[in-house]
Amino acid sequence: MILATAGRRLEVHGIRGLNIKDIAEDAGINHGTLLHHFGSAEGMRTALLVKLSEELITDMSLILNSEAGADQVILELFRLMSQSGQTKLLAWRALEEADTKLVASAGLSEKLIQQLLEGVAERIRGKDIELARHIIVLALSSAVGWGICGPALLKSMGMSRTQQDQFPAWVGEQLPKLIRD
Amino acid sequence: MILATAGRRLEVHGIRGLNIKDIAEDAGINHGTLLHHFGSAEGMRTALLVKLSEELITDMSLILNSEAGADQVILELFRLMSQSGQTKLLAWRALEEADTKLVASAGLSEKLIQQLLEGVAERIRGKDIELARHIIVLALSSAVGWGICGPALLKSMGMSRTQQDQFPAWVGEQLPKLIRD
DNA sequence: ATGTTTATTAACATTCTTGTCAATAGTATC
DNA sequence: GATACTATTGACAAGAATGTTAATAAACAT
Repeated sequence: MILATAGRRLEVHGIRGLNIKDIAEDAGINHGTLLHHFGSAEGMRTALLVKLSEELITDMSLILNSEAGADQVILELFRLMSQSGQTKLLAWRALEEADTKLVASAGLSEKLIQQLLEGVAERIRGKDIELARHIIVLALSSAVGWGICGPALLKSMGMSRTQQDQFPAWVGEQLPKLIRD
Repeated sequence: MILATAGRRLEVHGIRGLNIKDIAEDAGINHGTLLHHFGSAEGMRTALLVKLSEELITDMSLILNSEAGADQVILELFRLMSQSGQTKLLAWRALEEADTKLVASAGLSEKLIQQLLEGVAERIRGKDIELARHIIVLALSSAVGWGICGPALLKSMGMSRTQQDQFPAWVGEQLPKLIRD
């Protein structure tokens, strides 16, 4: 319940909204209670990141285990990663923490990576693992960049809202071309 | 001189190192002096972002006005954006500010966008502007994501340092394929 | 040289965030 | 019901970051 409130705040107010005082207030509890549960403010953020990550894994599993093509997989990855605060929180921690390990382990669990790797490899002729790895890294890094700077980027480019909405689909359409090449 | 110190701190200590107190200390001046020059802490960060952005423009111009192919252009874009703190600072502001305008105008100036657009369009048969736009957005967003989460991503994927260094070159090699398609 | 503007400084004030603590209320266990 | 454990709360403390101010030093123009 607390994490749900935190997630909502992240959506609406961005990273700045992710402090225990405001979250506790929104959740209608004392901020000491929040600290009691999560140990620290950072612990709460880790918990949120894990939760969002698990949700992402659940949603991605559905697509990966379906008959969906590589284009749909990538489209969905973009959609999910930019919708939830997942991307923002992950990136923010990567910026704050010098420690790569924490970000890697909590933000993009081994589980998700493994599923993506298998799912994408299956969709490549010859199951070229190395190629799959590169494509996933490209998809993930652009999804992260898109999740953070997407709107600002399109604004700079003078592109419309419609084009903004279409971009993930375009990427989903284009990236698989690298696979077939 | 102050901005040079700030840039160095951003490189070494990340976003957390970008506060007026520490920067002033490193530069050997009183933090009040720093505020006097830039008006506010946020003003100082804007100034740094503008400076980094101008340096990026200068460096990119060299490539864009050369005979370099699209692959080299993209490789250089990746290299430059992940090397300087540009990406980190841009992303951080995008995460903190709800205001898209500021980020767009200060971080990725119209000038750079325009140059990229022309440079890439020239390298496309038929000079398809819309295609150029999409490719630039993809290149920029993945460069941003890469600059922030690259190391963490590769760690999660179980990829080596060598592969990490090679990734930008791989992207530079692959993205142009979308152009030729 | 004198007056004016600008740069610099130290000290203080404010605000925001996190964290601690002791007291209280609630719940489960025996 | 007595006991122990957990949850919750308000008040307070500590620290970090930013900003203000009045005084001083430096630079500059006339």
